[in-house]
Formats: sequence, structure tokens, C-alpha cells
Amino acid sequence: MTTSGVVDDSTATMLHIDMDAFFASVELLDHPELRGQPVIIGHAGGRGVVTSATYEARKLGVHSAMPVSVAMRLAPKAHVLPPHHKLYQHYSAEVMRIFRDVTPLVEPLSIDEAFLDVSGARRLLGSPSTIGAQVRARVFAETGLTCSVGASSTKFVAKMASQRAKPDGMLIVPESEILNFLHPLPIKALWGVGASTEAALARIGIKTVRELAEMPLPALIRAVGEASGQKLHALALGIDPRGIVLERQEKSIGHENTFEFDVSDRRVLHRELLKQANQVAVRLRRAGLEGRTVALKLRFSDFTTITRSRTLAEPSDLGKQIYDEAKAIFDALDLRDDQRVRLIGVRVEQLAESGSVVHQPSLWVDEAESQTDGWRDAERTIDKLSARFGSGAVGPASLMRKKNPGAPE
DNA sequence: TCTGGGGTCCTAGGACCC
DNA sequence: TCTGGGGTCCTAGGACCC
Repeated sequence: MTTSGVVDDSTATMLHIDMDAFFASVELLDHPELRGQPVIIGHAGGRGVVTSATYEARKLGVHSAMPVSVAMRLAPKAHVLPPHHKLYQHYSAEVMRIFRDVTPLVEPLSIDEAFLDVSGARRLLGSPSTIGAQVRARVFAETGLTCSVGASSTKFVAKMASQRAKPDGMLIVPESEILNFLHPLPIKALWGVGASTEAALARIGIKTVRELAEMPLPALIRAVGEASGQKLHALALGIDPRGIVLERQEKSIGHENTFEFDVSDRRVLHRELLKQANQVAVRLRRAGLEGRTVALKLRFSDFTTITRSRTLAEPSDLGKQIYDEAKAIFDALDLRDDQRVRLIGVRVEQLAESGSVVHQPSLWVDEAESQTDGWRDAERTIDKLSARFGSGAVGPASLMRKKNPGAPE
């Protein structure tokens, strides 16, 4: 393994490309005067967390998911900028387009990273390290952003390699070097091993990947469970047969919101649920999907979190139905008056393409069904009008108030 | 110091069926 | 008469990732 010089990269045809401090780097394009300084992306002054930070801020101990209030104590001189997700989506699309110029075998993993299988691009574009260098140069030339590249024969090692290459670097791990690369690493460095698994493994004396590889499988499974045990065992031996997944079906769509101040007023909570249910429904219809299970999530002031879900008789993509169900779940909880809510959220699961489910036989066509069709037409019309005239002009909530006087204001 | 919002996957228990 | 085992669905919670 090396970042330069002579290395046989012919086996390292799986690339993992990861943007460096993505959100922060995009913001710096608009704020060149802040380059070289600690910059934190997140909402200041409230309950926000750090979503990205420049390497200058990271040197001071700042990292993602840390409360902004804590980060500002560590880095008092840091500039805190609010996130602009639309902008990040734009740059994400740009870099993904560059990746797809290299090969159609691109699997986006998140907004700022992707796997590329370049085994078929060799003849046209050169060896994996040549391709990696070209991609890095193009991304920088066309966006002004830097990225890091890991290359190996498996996804898992490619991903680990890009992490070690950061920032603004490239690391090739030929197949013959995989175990030498992995074994000295602490287990926490493994993708999928968090604090809890690290502690569970420490209890049976495992701190490094080498120790993991040497542990008998049954003992491993006892410590971390069947699935994790099998997976970790294979990965520690460098085994990972997964290929590029070009299209994956979404499993759930949800929205949640943490209030600036904890809320106990039912009407405020109902109103938030209504807003979220409509947001979820709009996304379902745009994706041509329906969901069968509605899940409510609540987090209380002491940070305890519960979820409650119900499965509908028929899948739905309607804000009204999702709201009605979420509200019914909420009301059935019968919360004490002094229980204050910090976060509320709605998620729809068990998604399938609209109309793909055969309706269950019914002995009678009831009024509710035809009403439901009415709702669907109405909500779809609103989606179209919103797309043409902007969502401020006409919104699902405004219609719902007109048609359903019982809905909370 | 006090913990976002978007997700995926796994586990475990109970219901229910064969 | 007192009890098997496998499979699937539903629900709740938790670990983990970016």
C-alpha cells in the first residue's frame, strides 16, 4: 500500500471516493476569506449539532454530531455557519456526474461519497490509480472541492483506505496487502463498529482487527450477535464479496423535528404531526410510492425516546391518512400533562410502488373508500399546483383546514 | 457538554399458521 | 393432554452511518 511510487494496483478495481469535510468545503467556496480558519457548520445558539467542520476546527477537538455549544467552547474563535442543503445537493450532483463519466458502475453511498467499480474502465482510462488521480483532478478543477480516494479489491477495504487517505489523498491497497493493512487497525476504525460494539469486543479481549481475526466465530457471535459476528469475522479476514448496487429501493420516508423548547401543548404537537405527515405524503407521491406502516417517534425532555407504529389495512400516500394514524397513535399514548416533548417525528415504512398492491377483496365499497380517492385527487392536484406556482401559493395544510374543520390550526 | 435529521439493519418476543 | 418446530408478520428498541 502506498500513496505514490510503484505499486501493483491491478487488483484494486473498487474505488471509494469521499469528499473532504464536504459541507464546510462547499461553504468555503462562498467564503474564501475563511480559508485556513476553523469553521463549523451547524445552527448556533440552540440545540444544533456540528454537521461538518474544517480540519482547522477538527484539530481543536471539534467533530461531527458534537453539540455546537460544546464545539464553540473548544474552538471559541471558530466561525459557525448555518447549513445550506440545497447547495450541497447541487455539488453532490456535480461530483456524481463526474464519477459517472468514468464508469456507469457508480453506487452513491451518501450525499458526499460513492463506490466506483472501474474494472471495465481499465482499457479506456488506465489503471485504478490513474483513474483515481484523474477523478480527483477533475473534481477539483470543476468544483474547487477536494476528495480522497481509496482503492482495493473489496468495497470494505476501499472505504477504509479512503478514510486513511484523508484529507486530499489517495491510498491503494492491493489484494495481497489487505491483511497487512487491516490487522494493525483498532476495531473502532472498522466501518460498522461503533462505541457499543467496541465495548462488547473489548470485554472478550479484542482491541485490534488482528485479534478479531483470531477469535473463534462462536465466541464472536456470543459477544455481538449472529449477523454482526458473521460479518465482522469475514471482514477481519478481508472477505467482502459485495458488488456495486446500482439501484436500491427506499425502505422508509420520514420527518422529525426537535423543538427549540420542550413542548407539552397537545395542539402544538398535533400541528407539527400534520405538517410532517404532509411532507412525508408529498415525498411518497413524488416517488410514486405508498407506505403500509405509520410510525410515530417521540423524545421526551429526559431524552428517553419511544417509537410506536401501526400497520394500515391498505397502503397510503395521503397526508390526511398518515396524519390521522399518527395522531391516533399519539392520543392512545395518553401522556401525562407534565411530560414534555423534545422531538416528534413521523415515518412511513413498508413502501411499495403505488398501485402495485392488489386491493384486498371487500364485500362492499364503502363511502370511506370513495372519499379516500377524493383526497388522493385533491392532494395530487395540490402537488402539481405547488410545483408550478410555488408551495406558498397553495398548500396541503390550507386545503385540509377547509375540508376538515376538525384538524388543528 | 448535552446531545440534528436523514436513513439502514439487526434482535427479540409474541401472534398465528401449518 | 399438556406440548414440537419452522416460517412469517408485527412491534419496539437499539446500534450505526453520514
